[in-house]
Amino acid sequence: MTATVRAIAKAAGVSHTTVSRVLNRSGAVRKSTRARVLAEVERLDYTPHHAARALATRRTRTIGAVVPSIDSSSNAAWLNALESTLERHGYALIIATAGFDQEVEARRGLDLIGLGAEALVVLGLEHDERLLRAARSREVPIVCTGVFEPEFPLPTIGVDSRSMGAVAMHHLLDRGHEHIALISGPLSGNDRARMRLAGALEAHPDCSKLPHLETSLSVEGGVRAIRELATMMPRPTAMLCVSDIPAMGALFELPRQGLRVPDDLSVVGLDDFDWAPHIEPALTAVHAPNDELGRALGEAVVRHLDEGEPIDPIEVKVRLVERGSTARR
Amino acid sequence: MTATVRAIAKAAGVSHTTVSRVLNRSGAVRKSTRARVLAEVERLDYTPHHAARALATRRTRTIGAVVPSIDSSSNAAWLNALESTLERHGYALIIATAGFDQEVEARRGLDLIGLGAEALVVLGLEHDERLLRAARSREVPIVCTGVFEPEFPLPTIGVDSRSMGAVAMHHLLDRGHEHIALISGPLSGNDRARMRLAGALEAHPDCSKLPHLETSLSVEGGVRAIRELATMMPRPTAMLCVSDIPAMGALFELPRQGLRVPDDLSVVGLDDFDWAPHIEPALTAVHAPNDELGRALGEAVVRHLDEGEPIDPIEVKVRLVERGSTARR
DNA sequence: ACCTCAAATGTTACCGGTAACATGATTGGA
DNA sequence: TCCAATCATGTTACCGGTAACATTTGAGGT
Repeated sequence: MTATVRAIAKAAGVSHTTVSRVLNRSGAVRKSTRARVLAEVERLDYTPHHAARALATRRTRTIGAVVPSIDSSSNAAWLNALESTLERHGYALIIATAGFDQEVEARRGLDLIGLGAEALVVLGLEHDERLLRAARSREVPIVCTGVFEPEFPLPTIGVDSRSMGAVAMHHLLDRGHEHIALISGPLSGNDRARMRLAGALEAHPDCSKLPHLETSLSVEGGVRAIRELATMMPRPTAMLCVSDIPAMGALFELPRQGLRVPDDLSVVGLDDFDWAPHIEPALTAVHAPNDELGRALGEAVVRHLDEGEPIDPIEVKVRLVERGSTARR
Repeated sequence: MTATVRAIAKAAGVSHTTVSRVLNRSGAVRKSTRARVLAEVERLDYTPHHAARALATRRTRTIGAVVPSIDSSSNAAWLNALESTLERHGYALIIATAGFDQEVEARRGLDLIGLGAEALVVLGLEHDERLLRAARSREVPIVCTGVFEPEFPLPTIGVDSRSMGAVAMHHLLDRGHEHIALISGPLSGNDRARMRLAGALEAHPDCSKLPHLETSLSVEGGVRAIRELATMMPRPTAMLCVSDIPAMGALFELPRQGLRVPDDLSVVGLDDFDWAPHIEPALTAVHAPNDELGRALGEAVVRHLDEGEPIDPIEVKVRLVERGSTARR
């Protein structure tokens, strides 16, 4: 049996409203009364009942996020930063996972709204209409991340996936490469991956004939992609990995296939995870600042909920970090 | 203005209790009434108000987890599995991060209890007494993971950290190594790391003189450790990395220091992340099945909450996966 | 047709907070 | 010293569900 405001009130010889006032610093309370109440709060080990408060105030101070999975380096990184940021402002984060299935995403998003999420963070631009409608009608703002599209009807806070691809491609073109292989994880249900790829392709003057290998979003996927690439004739002189994860597999497998990086093949990745400077050779990559992203996301949502500021699109800027895995052709 | 049971009731010409009965399949409702109510639910786009329900039933169907950070491969993996498992049973997961500070962990744990978490998952055995007391008095079960200690007063569900270390050490001893360096991340505030290390040391017949390098829990930490190790005289013939993460850095840096793996130095890791089979040379590692762990955690908690079963300790078994990074001395 | 009993539905209170409003206690100025 | 204004506190209702209990309805048996 946990204590309630009324129990505290009786113990302190005041009304339950006074207890509420003390706890919320709302309204004036005499110092001595305040002290008496706080003493009872302490003594009875009182904690406010969140659901009751939520019911009365119609505020849950809870934010929801729907992601394909938690255990992907990039999601985990910004989720982590998002959680700390929200916590600093007294909000909690509820994470739901949905794989790459839009149907499931919608269901989980609706679950979160039902749980009382005051805002929803989702990945990418494509979402089930049912989810969008429900969020709109319940006035739950939705923020799209992993993308930056200022003209999109929903606010987007993230890196411009297209430009990530383009920056990497320009780097390779600058180094004199033309025959460039593209490696990506599954594109279906993942518009971020598609946009990264499209950005890269569009940056190439003659993109139609570039080979594209779609593999799994894993180190093993990178390994498999290289085994396939090694048989290509003529062999590309460079490869652009739409994610760092297969890039890691690629860097592992290339020497085994007798291909030296960057002499035989330049490799560039997107994401720039923490191991990129340390792998052999160090990976040239487009850096996506996930920490900054998580913070920006959190700040924007909190500013909106606490101060009514609109949620404006924010571009989290990427930059190319040139390292040893790319060279002039 | 979102719909309520009473609004549905009025629209369907029944009492709000009947609506509640329809939605919860509790009590008998005539088929035609049921259909009428469901039609209105659909038409008015009704969603139950979670806080109201939680207040009335005193159930939130929410589980809390306090972890040092989300973006560490091992946590992200089991959190992911835990979330899916809970979701299948209609529970939500709220994650709070606390770094390696017990004080912060307690605060965040209390936050989660205040939010109505019906159970708490925490890492390791050492926790603030205030948190434990609060959980006990509110009858919120606490499950410790990342460890397995059947005699511990709280249920532990996880791998036996000591045995992870021991398994790795025995492997090296079996291969004829004696002079074995140990590399770990920070031990302070992290009893899992300490137990892994202790397990390894205890398995060595002459553990007092083994060199131990404490570095950061990062790929870079592994790199730095190797730079230090390379200057040791006499050089160890093997190293045991208490986490795969610095092991990755080690495998990158060793060739740069002119040391071949496994010819000059055998390397064994703990965790066995997905890249371990693909790195060069493939890393021998003690596999910690994080997916299985997350599932076991979820199932145990749900069984307890839904069916009143006690939460018993569960050992998630590890196994050594021998690959190319270790050899006979 | 009438009675019985179960099924179907309604009434009312309650979960634990907050908010609007009412009222009683102080205090300062005339 | 008295009144008005302000401070301090209490009363009551409400948020949106669920649960216990009361009541009505209908089907089956005689």
